[in-house]
Amino acid sequence: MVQYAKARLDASFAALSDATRRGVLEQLGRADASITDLAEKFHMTLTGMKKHVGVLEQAGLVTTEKVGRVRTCKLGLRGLEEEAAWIERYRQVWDARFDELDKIVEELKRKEKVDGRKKRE
Amino acid sequence: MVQYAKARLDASFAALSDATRRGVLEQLGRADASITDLAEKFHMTLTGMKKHVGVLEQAGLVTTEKVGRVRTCKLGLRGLEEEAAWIERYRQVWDARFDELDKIVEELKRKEKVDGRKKRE
DNA sequence: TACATACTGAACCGAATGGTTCAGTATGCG
DNA sequence: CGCATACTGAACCATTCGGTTCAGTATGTA
Repeated sequence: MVQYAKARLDASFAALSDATRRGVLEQLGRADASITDLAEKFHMTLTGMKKHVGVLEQAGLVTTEKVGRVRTCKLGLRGLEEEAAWIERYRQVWDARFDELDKIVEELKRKEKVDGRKKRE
Repeated sequence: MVQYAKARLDASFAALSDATRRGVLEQLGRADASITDLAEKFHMTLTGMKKHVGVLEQAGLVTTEKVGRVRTCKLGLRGLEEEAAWIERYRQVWDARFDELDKIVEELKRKEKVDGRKKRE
C-alpha cells in the first residue's frame, strides 16, 4: 500500500523526536549494548529503556537479539535513507521557494537601480 | 543553553512525524495558503488545522501572518539544515558500522578458503 | 446595518507517550 | 541447590496529541 511508506516515516521521525532515543542510536553506532548498559548510560529503569528500544526496533532502526539472559541491541538493517530523501526533497522545495523570493527582490532592486549583491548564501 | 539545539531537534522531528503536517509543508512549498485552504485540503476542522500549523510554527518550519480576517501560512525561514545534518552524521556512522561487519565477513570468508585449502592439502 | 466569512479559544475526548513500581521468569554461577 | 543478574509484563500515572464541538470575536461586504 502507499500508506506503508507514510506510516514508516511517521514511526521513524517519531522515534527521532526523543533525545534519549537519538542518544541510543549514537551509542549503538559506537558499540552494541545490552538493555542494562543503555539504561545505566541514560539514567533510567530497565523497563523504561526497554520501551525506548522497542520504539526504535518498531521503526526498524534497531535490531535486538537475546542470548541467554542478555538482549543485545545493535543498529538496524535500515539506515535513514527514506528520511534523508524526504528532507532532501523538502530542502529543494524550500530553496526554490526562497530563490523565487530572491528573484523578486532582485527585480525590485534592479528597478530601483540599486546594485544589489546576493543576500542569501 | 546547550539544551536549545536538542529541544529544536525534538520539536522538528516531532513536527515531521505526522503525515498531515508533512503534507502541509509540501503544500506550502507549492503556494502560501490560509488556514481555511489547508483545513479543506486535509479534510479537517479549522481548529484542528490551526493546531497543526501551530506545531509547525513552533518548530520554526512555518511562519504565519494575519491580514484582515485571513491568516496566511508560508514556509518558515528555517530549512531543515540541522535535521539533515543529524541524519547525515548518523548515516555515516551507520555505513561505517556495516563496513566493519563486511570486513569481518570478508575475513571469515578468507579464513574459510584458507582452511579449505589446508584441508585439501 | 445585517449577514457571511475567517479565525480563535476553551473545553472535552480517547489514545499514545514517557516514565515509574512491582511482581514475576529465565539464566548463569559458585 | 541457592542466590544474583537480566530481562519482561502488567498496572499505574501525568502529560501530550490529534481531533472534535461550541461559543465567541473581528472583518469584509451588500
